[in-house]
Amino acid sequence: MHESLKLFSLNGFLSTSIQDILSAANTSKGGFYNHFSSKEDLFFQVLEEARSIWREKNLDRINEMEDPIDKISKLLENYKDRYLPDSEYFPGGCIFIMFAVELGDTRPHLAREVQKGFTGLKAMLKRWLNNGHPPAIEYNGVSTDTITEVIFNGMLGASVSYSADKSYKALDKSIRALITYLDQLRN
Amino acid sequence: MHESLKLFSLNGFLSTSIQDILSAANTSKGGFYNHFSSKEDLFFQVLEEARSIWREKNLDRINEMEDPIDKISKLLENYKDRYLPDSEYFPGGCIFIMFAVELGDTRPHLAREVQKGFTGLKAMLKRWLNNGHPPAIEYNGVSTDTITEVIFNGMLGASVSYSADKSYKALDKSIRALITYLDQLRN
DNA sequence: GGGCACAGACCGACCGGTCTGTCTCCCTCT
DNA sequence: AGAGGGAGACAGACCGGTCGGTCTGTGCCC
Repeated sequence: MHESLKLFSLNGFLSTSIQDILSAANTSKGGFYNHFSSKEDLFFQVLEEARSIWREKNLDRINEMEDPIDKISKLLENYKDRYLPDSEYFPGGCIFIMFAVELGDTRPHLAREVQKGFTGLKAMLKRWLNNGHPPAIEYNGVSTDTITEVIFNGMLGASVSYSADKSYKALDKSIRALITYLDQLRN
Repeated sequence: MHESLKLFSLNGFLSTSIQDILSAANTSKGGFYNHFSSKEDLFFQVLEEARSIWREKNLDRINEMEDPIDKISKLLENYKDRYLPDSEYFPGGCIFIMFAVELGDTRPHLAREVQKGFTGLKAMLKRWLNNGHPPAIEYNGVSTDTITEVIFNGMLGASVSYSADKSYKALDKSIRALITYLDQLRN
């Protein structure tokens, strides 16, 4: 599982052969197929593990925040400091983006499962924004829908950039810009 | 070439076999290897063709704009109305993102060539912003560096989202949000 | 008639997956 | 306590299919 996470984040699901994983984990096919019924089975289990790690890294101490904007800012900071640079689990960058892009039109039933995570994140952001105290449907004239889109796409884009150039400096700049954007929405 | 563009944008470079392309183009290996020395050779030629299409679609009537912010706004509109929804050339979404993500760590010498396009786009945005009349290094207190990052990553993120869900409505919302962001930077 | 564009058989490598055989535990019976 | 046996974990040969790439043959065009 651990090696699968690493290799999938580096090379993707399709370009990682089972043999690659077996070599990295120093085991053999007999062992593998005792624990997983197929490569797709491994995919779903790895996906669940990756989600668990995502939550652990990104939602850390989020509950301490009360204000929606504080919550999202904290999420962004976790994202850039605790999640993306984590080369232990995801040396190749965010594994969900890798999956979504490479599987999009070739393995629709796998991509759909990944897509659920994205819509879940989007829904969480919007829920946070809408359920503040007091509840609000816009901040400084900008709708929660729009804010959600900007933050969400900003996170995706930053992640793609980071996957490509592995520059923490650029990542930091990108995320800080999003936090600045959020700050402008406070009243 | 045309079929390669389509298939690469749908399935990626690695997951598209030469046989797939030959079938789609109704030809055979003999013909293929008379025109391309290898699959990598095809990659570079397709990449150049894709760049040409990118410029044609996205830079349309950009020169009519004088103000940097107008220029970038126009680029964003072209991006969402003329480039991304173009299912003739890129039915699977932006081919550069597909290449960058899937080739990132497996085929570094190919990914590097793709990366050049990204840095080129970033540099163009920043050049536009810096070389306005009069020249400026910040807009409403936000540095051109930061604006560049936000717009660039916003475009990437919107493209990934669009690849995944193919919703023009969501794409429109994402890009409009970026245009709003730009408008706030006008003095 | 010579050269070029194409068709498609063919090659070794590697893919995901199966299967057989071995080795090691642990439970049970005496 | 010790012997016997069944089940599960693992090693690795093996399978059909497909990959990128080569090579031979054919037919058309200048």
